[in-house]
Amino acid sequence: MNTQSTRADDILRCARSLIVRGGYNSFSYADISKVVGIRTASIHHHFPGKSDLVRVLVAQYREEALAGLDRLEQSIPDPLDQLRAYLGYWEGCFADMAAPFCVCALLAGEIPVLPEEVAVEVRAHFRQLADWLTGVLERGAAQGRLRLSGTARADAEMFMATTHGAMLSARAYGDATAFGAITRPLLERIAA
Amino acid sequence: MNTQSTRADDILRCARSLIVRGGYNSFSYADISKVVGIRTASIHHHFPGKSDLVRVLVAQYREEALAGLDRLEQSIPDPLDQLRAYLGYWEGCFADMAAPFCVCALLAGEIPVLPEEVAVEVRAHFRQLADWLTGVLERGAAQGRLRLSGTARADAEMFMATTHGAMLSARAYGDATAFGAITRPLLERIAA
DNA sequence: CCAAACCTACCAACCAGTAGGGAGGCTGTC
DNA sequence: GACAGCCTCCCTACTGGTTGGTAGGTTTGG
Repeated sequence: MNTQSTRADDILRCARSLIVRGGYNSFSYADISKVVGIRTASIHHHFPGKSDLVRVLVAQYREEALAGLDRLEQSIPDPLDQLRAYLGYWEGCFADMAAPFCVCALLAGEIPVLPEEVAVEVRAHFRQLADWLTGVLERGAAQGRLRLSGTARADAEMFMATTHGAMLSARAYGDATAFGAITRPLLERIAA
Repeated sequence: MNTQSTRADDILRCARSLIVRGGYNSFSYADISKVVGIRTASIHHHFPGKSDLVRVLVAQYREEALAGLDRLEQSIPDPLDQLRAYLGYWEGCFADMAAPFCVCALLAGEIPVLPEEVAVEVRAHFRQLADWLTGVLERGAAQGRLRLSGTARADAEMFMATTHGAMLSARAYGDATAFGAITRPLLERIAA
């Protein structure tokens, strides 16, 4: 583990909080410069180009997400509770106003104008999350804890889509509680 | 009906096709200029500022959507078929590669960086669509054609969220058929 | 003649990115 | 232990291109 070079991490953290507000084209090196306290030219030293910065940012986000899901899976035995915890995590993000949006869900909408290398990472996140959800649903169904309406894969894709759509609705309504209001029935419906 | 001034309409149509690709900050007056064949300065004559242009664009989109939903409601008697037709419309958009995304769904993600006047229109679209869906679900439930799992409003919000999320997934996967694959089970589940 | 529509010619601000240099730390060699 | 060389990090200064927007004049059609 390298705990050094907080600078690159500062830049990444700052860029993430900026990108979460409005996507790839909504922030500039100057914005990062102001917050982190570094010149724009120095950012290029850490990340040659903007596409590199965002690619690393998304890759790191993906790693964190995977680690979080794994941790969640190991600390919570019941599949239904796992889904509950997953949605609860996001509900907490909206409540805190911390980072009330999935980086990849936001970037997915902008894919046609995204650098290919970034789009690849976004795509990978969608697959990764859908895979995880599919696994949870399969196990839940096998244990008789969850009642699927189609294949585990199909239900997982729908679960993910509803979650992402609920984020959009929460933003559109300007109501942080909307996310929970939309996703909670999702759990009730799927519970056996 | 004013059929005059195709120029302002040209600009709006062009801006819409551009905004659908990557949102508010992904296009410029120069982009419109190249396509429409007009100087950037002339665009300001029709729309004083970019926020005006996009506000009118979204307002017009909203009108068209409302008209489309009304037309759909009058030509198709069965509520389930109405939902099917609504999803079918978007499935067609993805297949044609015409405008494979809801303008407002895309802009909703960017709300924190959107001019307030635009955000208001986006919010209004979400309410409008949710209202329409709520009406359809209510009627479907009353006729015994649809089986709701919560209130009509709650189911409508979830239906809308899933639809928007399916658009994101289709983009992320780079697979136009994904939208249909995700939303089709939505209908089967709700059918009585 | 008037007004809408469109033009050329600007503008200041901003964009990502480059060139080149200086400060400080680490390492190898005598 | 001293010194040279190098590497990382960050700086100032600058570039060419783009951004949304303005001023003011010209064309065009009723």
